[in-house]
Amino acid sequence: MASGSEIFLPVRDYDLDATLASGQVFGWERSNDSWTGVVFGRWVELSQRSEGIYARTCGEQVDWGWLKDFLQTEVSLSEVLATFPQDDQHLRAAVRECHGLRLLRQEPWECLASFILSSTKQIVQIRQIVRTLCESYGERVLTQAGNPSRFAFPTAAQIARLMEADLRACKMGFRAPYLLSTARQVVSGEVDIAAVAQMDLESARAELIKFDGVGEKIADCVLLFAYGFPTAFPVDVWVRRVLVKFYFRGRNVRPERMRRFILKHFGVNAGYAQQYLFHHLRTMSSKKLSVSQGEP
DNA sequence: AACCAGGGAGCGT
DNA sequence: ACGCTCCATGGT
Repeated sequence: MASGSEIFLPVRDYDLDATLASGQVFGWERSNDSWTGVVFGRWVELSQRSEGIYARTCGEQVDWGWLKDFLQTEVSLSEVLATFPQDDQHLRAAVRECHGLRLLRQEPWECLASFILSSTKQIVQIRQIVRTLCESYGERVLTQAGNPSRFAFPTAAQIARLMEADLRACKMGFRAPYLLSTARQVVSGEVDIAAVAQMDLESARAELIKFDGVGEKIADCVLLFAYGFPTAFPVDVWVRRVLVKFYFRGRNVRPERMRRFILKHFGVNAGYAQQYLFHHLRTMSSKKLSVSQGEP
């Protein structure tokens, strides 16, 4: 209904499909040649262009900083890739396979809540749970005429006043009490998620792990995808498997040694490297995986 | 430190 | 159809 606004964001090396489907975000829908989602409470439609990204939203937009920040369009991907270890054939193959994969900058609460829901769930199922949660308890946002209705991710306050059974109805199973407890910790101020942005990496990680249902892996996802800590490196079962196989000759490695290796080997943009490895693993067939063995 | 906590996709039979 | 395994894990 509302008058729309549009903008063209010029950016090189940006693969919108790969980025929005890479398991960083779970609330984006692809339709025909565009993606629709909700960023900071605003409905947005994004389309890939050869020289950048075309965006449409509702209402008058004078300042598109919120969208540029979310998409991280000001990041020079070539400068990031230049910091990767040049002698690592596995990482180079992962980058080659998916040039233009980017890291987004999400809102901390949505990211934290989404990854609490991600534990031992496949990405398609996480997407389904998040959609149900938004439709059930999130605010409806203004959309342009002709588009299906969309809902914002529920705020911590909106979730905090629910019952566990309300959340279980969204098919999140044993994660329901974790999400509820975390929402209440945020609302009560027991943990200050705004303050985390000002902390150093180790303090920030320790702060996030205070939440019920948040361990190192989920904390690292939030540190990387929402707070933008460039060396945060989430290690899930797949990434662990490939790290052990490629860099430790299949030997069992203790988590502490693994972390030291990651920092030393992948460098200042280790988080970006992780995203390329993760995407490479997900898109590559099991056949290719078994073939691509060897030393880094 | 093994085991448990939804539920569904994906696979082989 | 049906059973089985696994899943961007953390808590006990």
